[in-house]
Amino acid sequence: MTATRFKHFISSSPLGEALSEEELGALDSLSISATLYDPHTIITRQGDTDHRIFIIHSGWGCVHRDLPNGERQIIDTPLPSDIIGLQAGDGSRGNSLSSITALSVFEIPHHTLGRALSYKPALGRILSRAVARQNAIVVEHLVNIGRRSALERTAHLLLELADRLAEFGSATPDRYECPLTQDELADALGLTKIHVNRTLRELRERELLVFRNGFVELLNRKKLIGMCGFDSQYVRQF
Amino acid sequence: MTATRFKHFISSSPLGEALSEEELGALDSLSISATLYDPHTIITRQGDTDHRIFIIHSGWGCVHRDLPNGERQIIDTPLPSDIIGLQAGDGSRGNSLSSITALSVFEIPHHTLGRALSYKPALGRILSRAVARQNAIVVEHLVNIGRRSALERTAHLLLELADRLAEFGSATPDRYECPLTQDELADALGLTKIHVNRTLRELRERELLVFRNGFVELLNRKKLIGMCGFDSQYVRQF
DNA sequence: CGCAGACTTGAAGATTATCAACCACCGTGG
DNA sequence: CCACGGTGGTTGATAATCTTCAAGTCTGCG
Repeated sequence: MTATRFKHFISSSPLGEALSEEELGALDSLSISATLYDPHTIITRQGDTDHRIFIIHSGWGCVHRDLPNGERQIIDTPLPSDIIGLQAGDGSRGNSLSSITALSVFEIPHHTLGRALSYKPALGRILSRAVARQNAIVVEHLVNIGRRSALERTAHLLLELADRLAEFGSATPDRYECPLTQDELADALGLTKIHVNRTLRELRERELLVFRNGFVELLNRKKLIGMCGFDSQYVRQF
Repeated sequence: MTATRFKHFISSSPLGEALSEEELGALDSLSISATLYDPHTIITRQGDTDHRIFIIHSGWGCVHRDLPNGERQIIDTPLPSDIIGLQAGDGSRGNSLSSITALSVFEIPHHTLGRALSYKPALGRILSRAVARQNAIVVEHLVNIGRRSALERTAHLLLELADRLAEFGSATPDRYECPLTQDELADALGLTKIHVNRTLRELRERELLVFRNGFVELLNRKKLIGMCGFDSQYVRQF
């Protein structure tokens, strides 16, 4: 039964810490389904309307926007326990959701959520916290792209991902698996893949971090943090 | 009585269109206060905690972030009928809120909102729509900075502001008052004020728009929209 | 083996930033 | 009334950052 799996997942994730047994029980009424997507498949396309919310179970997602001129901007890479799809009031989606790795998600129809919410308001608090957090992440991303150099930007993003993964237990303090290609990194950072490549080389040469073979190693957390002014607070606010 | 003024304001704004008389009545219980801030004053400082939400009545606000290196990024310039402060789950604020012009706002303590919400759930829908909209605006801003040239970026922002003001009736289709300095524009766009100056000159020379003496005139909406791929949908989703 | 995708490097060009002036406007105080 | 300082805007010259174009490597895989 997928509701059981879902409850188990929630209660063992950062989201669940604030929920009582009783509130967890309310999740039974949600008509949740679990889906596994292949790597690099589109889940919802920008412009479509979609009335589901998604909770990442495992894998890396990708919320992005394709521009008329062929460029694209990655808004966020949702990770396990992240919630997507609460943003849109009316179901219309301005950006696409896709998978980067194989992606296992829980899907909840919007309307069933409304019902559960009305008789267990604590769930609402959890959800608005979750929205607040995703929001803060996007704002941070905006600041990052707007006012930091390529080097700082890259460092900041890789530090953020480390913290977000660690939150869920998928990263040791200074090493984690990162499936992003340099091309995807570029689209997240507002740079060219070529420049990302050079930036990563510089970070390596300065012995700050190494990103190779799908793994990021933070060699000097302190210097990295100092360099880009990373403040992890926004990651933790569940 | 300020609650009366508030209700009047809401019902005549885009926010109020979806509210019944009865729901409007629920606003009475909110212990709203109205405040007028001088131009260029800080209302809440980043890092502080603050448990109010703000609804802009008149004037231009400014949500921004100061970086350790002295730079700053403007996240958004809230305009009349925009709601700020719902983002943070726990009251902590990652960014500052300040006024650009003289700014008249309604302030509502967070906790009184919770009460009103629990017995008039329709208000919740309005609020989450509002959050969704502010969110969409920030995402758009992210895309703008991440993947558009200085010229496109500037055009996009000025088009957005035109639409947001028009939504509230403060802009004719192709002309509006804009109190932003070139310096502030730069901090919003992730550029230097000097480059903003040159970009505005180019927009002027190409006869696309003129920004002078505190007024923006859109000379060729069609070309502007085509150039930067502006799609106003996200502005309208109340 | 050969191909495709991701990564790497060099050289050249475009965009944007920095530095340094200078102008125009406006409110203030003498 | 005028001198003054401060803020915002404008311009030119130069430099840094980032992009583009072009090519080449490495790896995994049918």
